[in-house]
Amino acid sequence: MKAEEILQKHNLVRTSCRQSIINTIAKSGHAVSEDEIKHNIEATYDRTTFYRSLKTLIKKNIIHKIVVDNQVIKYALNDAEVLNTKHVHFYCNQCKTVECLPDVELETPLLPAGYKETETELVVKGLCRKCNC
Amino acid sequence: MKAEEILQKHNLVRTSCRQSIINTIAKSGHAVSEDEIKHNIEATYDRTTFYRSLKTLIKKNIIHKIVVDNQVIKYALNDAEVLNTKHVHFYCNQCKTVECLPDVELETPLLPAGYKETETELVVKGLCRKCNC
DNA sequence: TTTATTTTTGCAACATTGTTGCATTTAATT
DNA sequence: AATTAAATGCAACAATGTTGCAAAAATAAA
Repeated sequence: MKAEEILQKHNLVRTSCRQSIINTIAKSGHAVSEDEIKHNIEATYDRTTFYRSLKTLIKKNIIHKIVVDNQVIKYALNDAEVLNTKHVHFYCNQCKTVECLPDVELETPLLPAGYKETETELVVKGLCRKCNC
Repeated sequence: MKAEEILQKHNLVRTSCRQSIINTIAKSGHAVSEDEIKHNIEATYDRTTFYRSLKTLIKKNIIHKIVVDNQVIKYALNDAEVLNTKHVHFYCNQCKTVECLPDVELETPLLPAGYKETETELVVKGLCRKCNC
């Protein structure tokens, strides 16, 4: 889905900043840091605008935040198909990238009595295909 | 295991700040924010000392950081028994707490060819026992 | 297309969060 | 108790994130 369509679907004004953020994350195929997004965008936006855009996209459940390696915060796209369902991320301990693994099946573990599950996010850590050679 | 023992095991000087942080997280039984830790500690430490303590504990794999609700960063204890193995967290959408669910069994999904798994962290989101009434 | 309305932008100023160097203090070692 | 090694607190700084408000841009209406 194109960035424009995603924004339209969530009743958001299609600004270039929001579109650039979405496109950058989508293009990379994995979770990206704030700096990676900024460097990938040709235009420069005011810090305020940039943060407000991220916040809006998060609030509308278009992207989400994760902490990688106990240090860096990265942003990943909530793929519409995956959103609100089971979700698998792979974090490579060597090259420090986070990828989505949509083809991987995830079984929800049996929860203790009284708990009700709505979403599941799994992070598997290890070595990615590139680094495991 | 007592805070002192944990520190000793990792060859860290047993300072009161480090012990207080570990004890606060351990006592709560779930992931806690920076503020929750500070409020729970009787003594007040300089911001520098506090951050340096957190950093040290993270570097030594005694605690780790997670992002909750796309906004708050919380710290959780790496229970020695669970460390480096499969790991389940439950995040309650209502009361916003994160609990460890050590009794829950987790099956690692089948990864695509080339990937090698070392650790797995699963976050299940939904309603906890208290809020699901 | 032009006008009116709503939302976003950029700036400035501020608040919060996190870091570094260095002298002093505390903990561990002998 | 004396020596050594590490942690503390302070000050100063750097990075990250927020708010109010006037100007600009995007959408809706005429």
